[in-house]
Amino acid sequence: MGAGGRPRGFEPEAALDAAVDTFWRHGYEATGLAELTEAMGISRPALYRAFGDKEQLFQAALKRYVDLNMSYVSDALTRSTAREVAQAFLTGNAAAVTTPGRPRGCLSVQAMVTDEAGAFALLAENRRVIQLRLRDRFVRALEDGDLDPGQDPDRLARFLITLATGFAIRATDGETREELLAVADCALEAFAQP
Amino acid sequence: MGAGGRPRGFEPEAALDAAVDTFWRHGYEATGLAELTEAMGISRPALYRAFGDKEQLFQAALKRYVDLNMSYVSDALTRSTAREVAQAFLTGNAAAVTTPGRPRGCLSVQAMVTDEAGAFALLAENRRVIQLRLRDRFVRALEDGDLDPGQDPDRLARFLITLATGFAIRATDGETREELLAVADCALEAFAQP
DNA sequence: TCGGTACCGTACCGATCGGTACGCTACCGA
DNA sequence: TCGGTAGCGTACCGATCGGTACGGTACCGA
Repeated sequence: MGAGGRPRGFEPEAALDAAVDTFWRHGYEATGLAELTEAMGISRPALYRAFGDKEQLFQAALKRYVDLNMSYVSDALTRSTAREVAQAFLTGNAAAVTTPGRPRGCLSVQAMVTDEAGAFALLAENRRVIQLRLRDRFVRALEDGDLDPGQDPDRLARFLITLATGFAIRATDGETREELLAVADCALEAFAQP
Repeated sequence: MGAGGRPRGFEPEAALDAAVDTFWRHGYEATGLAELTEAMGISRPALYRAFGDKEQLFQAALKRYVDLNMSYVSDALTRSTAREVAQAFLTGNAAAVTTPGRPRGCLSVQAMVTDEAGAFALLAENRRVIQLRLRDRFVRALEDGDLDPGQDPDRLARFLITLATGFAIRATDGETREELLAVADCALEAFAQP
């Protein structure tokens, strides 16, 4: 029997990057197949062969977005004190949602509007995972003694993820990176060390 | 010449309320005329006669939403100290985005995803106006001496509006009112009085 | 050389999109 | 009673939606 077949005529990763950009700008529902195929530079059947349907393409795009644009989260978690973690997280987020040459805001926030049924629960799940990682880090900070013992790690994690989510929306409203960073400074007052 | 004509067969305000609810749940793009007319209980031409087109209907719905569901903003601004203003603002917002029997989140945030062109600039404008009102209130608070002179009114206002915007998204993620209120407590630490 | 496989894209599917033409009806003032 | 007005809804418009059937092509191993 034969194997292989005709090779692909395009780079799947490059096409996926174009899909990320398109979903990022318009959200899920407002992005049409015509716009996607034009941005990705491939025909419609090629898109379906390579990525499944629109929703699967979106999920692949979201995964790639997270891998490429949310590394600041893992970076932040490696900092040595709770306050530094918080600062790195907010600063990294402010930068990510206001990167010149890229759409404003966060794909994971932009795309979530539609469909109350759980089709996009993974967007919320994405935030929930980050929240839990932050909380675990703050639990350790309490043990390490670099966080005021009166603080609630869960509440601090929620505080940060809520603020970061707000950053994403405010960035699309036109807020500048400097303005977001000023807000971040404001929030860091909650992370005074003991 | 005659005047008047056949009277309306429905209550415009009740129909508009249904439109508010529908846009609130799905955002602008994802809401179709079929869904709107069914929720509003009127035929498609009746909708167009009464409200213009879909975008005009949305703007009317947004106005009504603000009138009915964002009165907590004006309420908050009447409080006697900066900290009380901030607390009332965040508490009112947390309640508004988690009201039982109503959609989660905020129409003005839910609806903004679409169309980078300025068609929905009024959503951002809505937030900007609130931000300016808060800032002016904090300027007065500085004059009144109920705010630490080292604080920046503009930054505090941005801080609050950003957090409130985050509340809206987090509420649709499933965050409870109590969880949001805990975050609000966290934020209020920035409003210590002198 | 040839069968098998997986890519290619044109040309199409039914459904739904936002929006409207048009014949009809209920109320007004004259 | 009757002309003018503004409401009513059925039935339709072209465009676009997400998705695919199908004939053709480039590569594999045998």
